[in-house]
Amino acid sequence: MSDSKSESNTLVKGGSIRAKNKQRILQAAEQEFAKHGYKGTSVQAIADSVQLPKANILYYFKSKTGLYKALLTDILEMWNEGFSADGDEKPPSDVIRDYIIEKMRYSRSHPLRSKIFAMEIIQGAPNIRDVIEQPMIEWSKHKSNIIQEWVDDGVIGKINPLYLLFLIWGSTQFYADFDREIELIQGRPLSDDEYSEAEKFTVDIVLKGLGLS
Amino acid sequence: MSDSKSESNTLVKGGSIRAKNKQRILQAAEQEFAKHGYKGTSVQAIADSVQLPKANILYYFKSKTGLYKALLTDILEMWNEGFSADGDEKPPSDVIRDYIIEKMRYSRSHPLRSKIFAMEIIQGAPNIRDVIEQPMIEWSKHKSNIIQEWVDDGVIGKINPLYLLFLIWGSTQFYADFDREIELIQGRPLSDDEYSEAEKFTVDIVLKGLGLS
DNA sequence: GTCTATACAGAGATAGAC
DNA sequence: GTCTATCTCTGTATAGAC
Repeated sequence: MSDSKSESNTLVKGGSIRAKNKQRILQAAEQEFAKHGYKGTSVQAIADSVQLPKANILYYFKSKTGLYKALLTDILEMWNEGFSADGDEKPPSDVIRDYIIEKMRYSRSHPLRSKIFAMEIIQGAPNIRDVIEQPMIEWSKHKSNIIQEWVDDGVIGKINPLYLLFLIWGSTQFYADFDREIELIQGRPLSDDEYSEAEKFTVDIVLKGLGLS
Repeated sequence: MSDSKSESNTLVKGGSIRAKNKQRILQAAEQEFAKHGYKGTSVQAIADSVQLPKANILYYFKSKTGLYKALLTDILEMWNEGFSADGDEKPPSDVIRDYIIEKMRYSRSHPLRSKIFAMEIIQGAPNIRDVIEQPMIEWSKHKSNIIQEWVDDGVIGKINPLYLLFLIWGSTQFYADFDREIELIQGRPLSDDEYSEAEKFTVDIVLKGLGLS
């Protein structure tokens, strides 16, 4: 309408067209960035996908980098949310099982986000080092401390907690990041049942490998 | 001995400036493509790196895509070379151990190649699907057949060979592709000793997880 | 065979009409 | 607040001088 002036940068809520558009843009950006990488994605392609003018997107997010950072911040938040449940009272085997399953489910439900994150890390996190550096360090320290306690208590053998984390991360993220390779090899994507089997297999190997089952 | 070279995708005219330049270009391309992805890498950047005119590179390799494909073909050949030794006589535990160690060593010595390959797969292999499709299918079929025999013979439990391969691939490639993440978390890269520990850890978990040790 | 100069397409970003 | 038109830069690729 003709409100000549409005609160420009206060928090945006439900009804506004702006908020809805931003959500749609982020969703389209997720697809494009995952398919073509940061540099390989053009703002125009995202604009076409959501059928909005290119300038509109740049107006909302200031720049292509701004959009990309916003997306990666979203991804990182969901990431940390998802895996923040710490083994309070649960026995180690349950904590590890739940963690692996959680990561596998995330790979299943959000492969694009995993891919974007993976490519960013592979390239040395040139765009978002400042955003992810601290959270990632703290969070991995936290997790490895928990594992270290198990080692100190003699519940599991003398291992370096980091290598266990790396094994879990690598083997679970594989299902998201390399799903195309799996599809290529199998001739088709994994079914839900097969995916459950893969979950179970990964849990079994790790637990048995640690002497926990 | 002398200059008999095992160059793959070009006919070699011994000792020519052209051949040497092509090698230098491929090496520089490896660095650039790993750092910025396919689209994010400019021919100019590669030219600057090897201190040759941009047109020279395009003359040698026809196009940017031509250079990229040449590089990926090289990578794929080394990949298959490296892991083609099939232990028909060796016991399963040795085969698996050797395989994991081989993959870990490859991640250690050729992280850039692993990264380029990873990014290409993550994006759905848009550039080289025709090059990698058949070899990858055949080779993984071959490997999983070997594992399936162990299952049939009762040497290891009833598992889907593919999931074992995925676990090994994911957990070993992690050390190459995400070395920056490891460096971030640790504050420094893994030392040779730490890397050996990681190798040993991964082998132990997998073998014990399979009931082979 | 090698490199300089340039053509041409497409990128991100912005000014200004609506 | 939104979008059309445009500016400028950088990319790939090539034509033609050496």
